[in-house]
Amino acid sequence: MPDQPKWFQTTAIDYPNSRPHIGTAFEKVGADVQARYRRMEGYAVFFLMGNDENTVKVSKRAAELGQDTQAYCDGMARQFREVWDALDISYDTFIQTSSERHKACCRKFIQKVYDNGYIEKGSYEGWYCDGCEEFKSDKVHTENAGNCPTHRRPLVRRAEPCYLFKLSAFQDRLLAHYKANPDFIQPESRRNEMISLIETEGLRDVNISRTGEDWGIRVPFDPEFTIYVWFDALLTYITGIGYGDDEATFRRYWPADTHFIGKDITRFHCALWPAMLWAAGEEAPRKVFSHGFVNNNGQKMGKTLGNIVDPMEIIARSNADAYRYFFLRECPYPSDGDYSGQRYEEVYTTDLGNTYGNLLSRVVTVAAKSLGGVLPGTAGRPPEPVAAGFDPAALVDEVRGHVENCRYNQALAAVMQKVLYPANKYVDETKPFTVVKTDPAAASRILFNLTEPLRAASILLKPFIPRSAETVYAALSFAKPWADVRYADAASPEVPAADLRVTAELVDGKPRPLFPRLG
RNA sequence: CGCGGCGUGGAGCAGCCCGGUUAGCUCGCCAGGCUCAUAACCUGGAGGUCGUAGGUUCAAAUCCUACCGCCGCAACCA
Repeated sequence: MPDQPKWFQTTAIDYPNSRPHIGTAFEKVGADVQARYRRMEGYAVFFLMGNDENTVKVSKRAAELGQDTQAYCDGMARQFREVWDALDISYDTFIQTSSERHKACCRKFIQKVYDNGYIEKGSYEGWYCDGCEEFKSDKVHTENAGNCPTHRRPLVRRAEPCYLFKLSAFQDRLLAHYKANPDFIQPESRRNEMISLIETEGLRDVNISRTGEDWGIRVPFDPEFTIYVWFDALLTYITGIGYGDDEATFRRYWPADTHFIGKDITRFHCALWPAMLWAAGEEAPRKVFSHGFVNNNGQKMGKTLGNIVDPMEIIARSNADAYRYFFLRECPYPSDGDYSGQRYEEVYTTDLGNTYGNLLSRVVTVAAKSLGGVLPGTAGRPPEPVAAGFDPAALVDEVRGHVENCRYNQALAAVMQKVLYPANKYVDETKPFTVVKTDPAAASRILFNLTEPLRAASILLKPFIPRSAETVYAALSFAKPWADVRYADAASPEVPAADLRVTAELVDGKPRPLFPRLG
């Protein structure tokens, strides 16, 4: 496919100073839906994730544990990938910023920015704490009466040489870029925030170097210094697709189609990052999507509160699809959402168990037990709609729009409300289980009509709950291979060449419950 | 005057950008039905001054203004 459109997306790369939690996972799950959707729609997708390791915090954490920093990072990367794999996150590559390749490519980029005149030597002065070994903001200084809040010691004024990236030089260009590209920052509220930030506060040059650190990437033109973590972390997005040593791949995928990030790091991605790229003569990414946060029982999650939830605990209780469904259905991706065990069970039972899974059971069981697993008289004919006035093409357009704009909760709501609820209602109205006793042909038609919402819903749900959707699709002898289905296939019914058959594995004449009740 | 978000029946949300049918959905509650299915499913019902006060309009949950209340960020914690 020479003209196949490409789709390059990334998530933020995580600090491996603690294990992933349901907040970090929220981002990956949302990004994964997009990646899976784009693959379905025929894009050549490249989905990049990774860990952000070149930071003092990581080396400190490793030291605390008495481990070699690199070994610690590798171990954490393994743990992160275990969680992402358990959630069926379909990333194509996972970058560790401590890898030699990343470092080498990173240096090339920085050298280029330096050669282009956007990095210059300067001096950074601020309030320094010897205990924390870091600078504190003026605000911390004034609010704590000149002391370090953690060490209760006076902060000292300290100046040190550094390298500054001339971010201020790009202020006007950034503003013009935001205005010329309304979709560059999503959702819109974040865009307004960034515009107002630049218009009111403006952008200052940023210190992109650190001294006295062993761990990290050396500044190529002055090895006394290491590169400040943000400047190196963002570069993952291009080193991960070949910047620096694989020009062809890089040119194929860059610019990124979407960077998925948390709302807290919007400014790094929307201001610093495009400016860095421009400084090196590259294009800005096409879109930055800032998602919301997940609370735990209405409370903010944090180490200090000790209320962090590990995704693996939830998966162990249910499964990856249920996990994905809950967060995507309950937490509006652009805004904040809330997790609670009770709500999780509620959503699981209602939508997945009672509505989707149970509909399959209702249809397949009757077909298997009373019609021998075949729906006679269905070859060569299209199913009839189960609800009057239902427009499948319009629904597909609606869901597609929601997915492309990351309104996942609304996409899922639409599938439930417009396809699956009406289908269950149709079963009650038409009573195929009664009809089958006197008029098997009529019952066959009713059941056949019901296979269509199952098929359509499964296609639309494929990016969200890939395993379950496949199980449902595979329960009936639909002609089109699962790997080939696209959203457009949900817009019009499939006409079977031969009578539709039940292909699900049956136990006692019934399919195994897709989403058994949580014990 | 730092920035931003939110306030819709008991709980959680959608609708608001592009004003216009009886304000929609899930859960919960009450009553009934059904029995194919995962104690499931369907129907009906109670319950809402759409934060408050003004304004624009033939018409406002929806647009404008002011105010009240809650929350987040800014300050390592995604």
